[in-house]
Amino acid sequence: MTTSTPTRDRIIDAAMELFGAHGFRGTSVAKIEAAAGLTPGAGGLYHHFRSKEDLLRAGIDRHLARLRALRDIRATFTGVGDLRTELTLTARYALAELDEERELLQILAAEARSRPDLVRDAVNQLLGTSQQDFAAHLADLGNLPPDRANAIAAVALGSLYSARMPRDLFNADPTLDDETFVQTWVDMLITLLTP
Amino acid sequence: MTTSTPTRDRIIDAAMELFGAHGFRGTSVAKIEAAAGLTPGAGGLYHHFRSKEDLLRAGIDRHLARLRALRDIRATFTGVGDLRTELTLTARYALAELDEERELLQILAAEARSRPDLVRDAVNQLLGTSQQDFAAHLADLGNLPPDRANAIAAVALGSLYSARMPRDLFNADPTLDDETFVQTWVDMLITLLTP
Amino acid sequence: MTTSTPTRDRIIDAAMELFGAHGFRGTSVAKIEAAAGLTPGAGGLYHHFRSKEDLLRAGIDRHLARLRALRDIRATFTGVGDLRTELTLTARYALAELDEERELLQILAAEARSRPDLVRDAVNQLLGTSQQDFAAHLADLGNLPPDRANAIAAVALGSLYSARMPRDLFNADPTLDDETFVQTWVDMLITLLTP
Amino acid sequence: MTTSTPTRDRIIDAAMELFGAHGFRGTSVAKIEAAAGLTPGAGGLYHHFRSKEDLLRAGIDRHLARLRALRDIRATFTGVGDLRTELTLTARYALAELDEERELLQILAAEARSRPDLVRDAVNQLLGTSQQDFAAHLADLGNLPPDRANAIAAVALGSLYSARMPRDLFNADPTLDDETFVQTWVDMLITLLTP
DNA sequence: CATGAATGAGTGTTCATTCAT
DNA sequence: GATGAATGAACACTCATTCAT
Repeated sequence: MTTSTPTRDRIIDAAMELFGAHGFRGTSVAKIEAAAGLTPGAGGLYHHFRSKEDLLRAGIDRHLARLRALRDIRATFTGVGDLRTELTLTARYALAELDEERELLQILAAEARSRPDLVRDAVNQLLGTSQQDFAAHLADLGNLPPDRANAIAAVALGSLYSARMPRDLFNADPTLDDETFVQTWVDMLITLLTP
Repeated sequence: MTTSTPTRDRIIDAAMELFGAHGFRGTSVAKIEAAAGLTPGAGGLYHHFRSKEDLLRAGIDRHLARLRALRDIRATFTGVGDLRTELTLTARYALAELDEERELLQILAAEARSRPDLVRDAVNQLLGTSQQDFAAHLADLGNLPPDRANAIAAVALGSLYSARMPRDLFNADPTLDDETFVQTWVDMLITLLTP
Repeated sequence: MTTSTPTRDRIIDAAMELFGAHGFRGTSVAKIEAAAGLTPGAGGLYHHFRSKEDLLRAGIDRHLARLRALRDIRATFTGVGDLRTELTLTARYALAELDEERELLQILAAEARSRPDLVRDAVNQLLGTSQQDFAAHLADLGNLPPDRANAIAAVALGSLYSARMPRDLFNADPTLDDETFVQTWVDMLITLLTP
Repeated sequence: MTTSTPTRDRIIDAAMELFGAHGFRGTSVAKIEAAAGLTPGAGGLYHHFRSKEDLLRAGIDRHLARLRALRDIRATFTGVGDLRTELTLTARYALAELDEERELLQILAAEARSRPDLVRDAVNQLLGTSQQDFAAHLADLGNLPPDRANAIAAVALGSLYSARMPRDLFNADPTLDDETFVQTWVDMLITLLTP
């Protein structure tokens, strides 16, 4: 029973881990309390959150906030080295970010049907301006018209996402190692950018 | 009370639709019975399925069987027309298949945490030999070594899948219209295949 | 699926065995039908019995009828040999009869609370006139006043019954082998009868 | 809503009474809750017991504990007065104890088929070392070899038990009043002990 | 701030019984 | 006489939430 962390945070930690592992409905408030070091079933959770759903929202918000912080860092490696190096770093970074948000993605995928709006909003923030930013960057790099850059960004980012989805969302076995994937992905982009 | 279809099939239909809309846990047996024209709460479902979980399995199996039938048809348009035409048809077909299996994918994504094995097995059947088949075909078309063909297939198929995932799994708004997506995807593949 | 015996009898056989093993409530009509070679859950049982309870009554009645037949035979070994021989035979016979009616006794004990009248009636028939008959016989043998003979019969018969009850009704381990039990029981009676 | 007694005890009381009256299966959790002053069907029982079966075990344990307490008292009247007085007291005490445990015996008899181990264990504790103790005492009193003492103890105790079984377990009418039964039982034992 | 106890509304599942075929 | 399908009523058990202490 780690009491160092404030109870509220311990509850969010416990809840998000359990939501990821067993789903929202599959996780009882009592189990969350127990995992957070409170007496299970005593309702101590309700001193920190208005409802179980409120707790879910708080957990998602915390994930999203952490993500925004990460995003700010990304800008740093724009323009580092040559085109191949930069795209490789971008790909690796994106995969790392997806790994970081694995738990959140699992929760969102599981709750998409029961809480459409909540999930849509969160995912829109997750994907956020990624595609537009990336498209703008590609337009710069390859001297492309905006529409073309946008289309390429969509196809390329989708490909990156799908490198993790089967494993994270469907428990499927990966079909390609990361390094080969990244190399092929970079090859593909470069051939599209350099005519 | 539609009695034309056999009750067992009506139950599966109702169940899969409800599972897709509200999730497995979010769908009560009583609701399924009602939607299938049975008295809700009377347990009539249990004359056809041993448990709610058994019903889920039967529903997934039926989807997978339908999918296998579709797969057999696909082979028909291999080698039709030039490379661009063939890849375009392939992409369009893949998107159509994903649309067809939308309900199934939503259910699988939602249940991945609570029924890992069930979902893994189903997804392995869904993805099936797609990637290997496609890789072999690409190796043929572009005269590529197997490893390279496999890598390209992974990136390209992933990209296709991800054209639907945000919308189907996360309720996200589409970022690109289908036709542009397909064209860009074909461009990408062709530049990789024709050195 | 033995079809030689009439269905009705097969149902009674199956039911009484299952009632004895799992209790009346613990035995579903479907299980009885299955054990009797009918389709479980199809209600074929109701062509032969008005209700599950009716079947129980029929089963008990059949046991009681069989018992009445046995009783008639008992009279045969009255007056055979000396006192010790006769009492020994009586004790052995009583134990054998209890063994024969083990299933019935178990059912009656289990249902005594839920069907008081049914059980009381059956047990009164089971114990029937045993005690009075035995008392009359003892009065003869020992030249005793009726009240005294009746008291001795009650104590002695009770002792015989209790040689089986712990094992048959409570799954308890027997504390004495039959032969020693019978000898001691006969000793006891003889000392009471021969002053 | 009698709140004086702790809820847990009220639940046990209510449950054991209902189990005795209608059997374990015949008593619904809702009925127990209602009888204990809780809202029926609300599952308040599960804050005190893990399952209905757990409650049954707790009830049996409480009965057995009470019985152990009684046993300790019994030792006090060993060696009081002459042989006849002592045996008379023993018989009366045994009958009183059986009356005290009537509810428990009824429950055990009804559940013997469905919970064999539970019942066997409880009955072994109930009968406990009674027979061995009694046999040792008889060996003392009558100067008998152990085997003989044991056999007599089995026959005599069985006779005592069976003075209550027909009434308590089978709703049968008593065939002898207590006082006559005890006198006859003592007569029987004394003739066996004093050669 | 945490707890023990309680509750209302549901959950999946079982089952005796009926009935058209 | 037997069956497949259906149903009404009940069942043990779960759970998010509330509240006095």
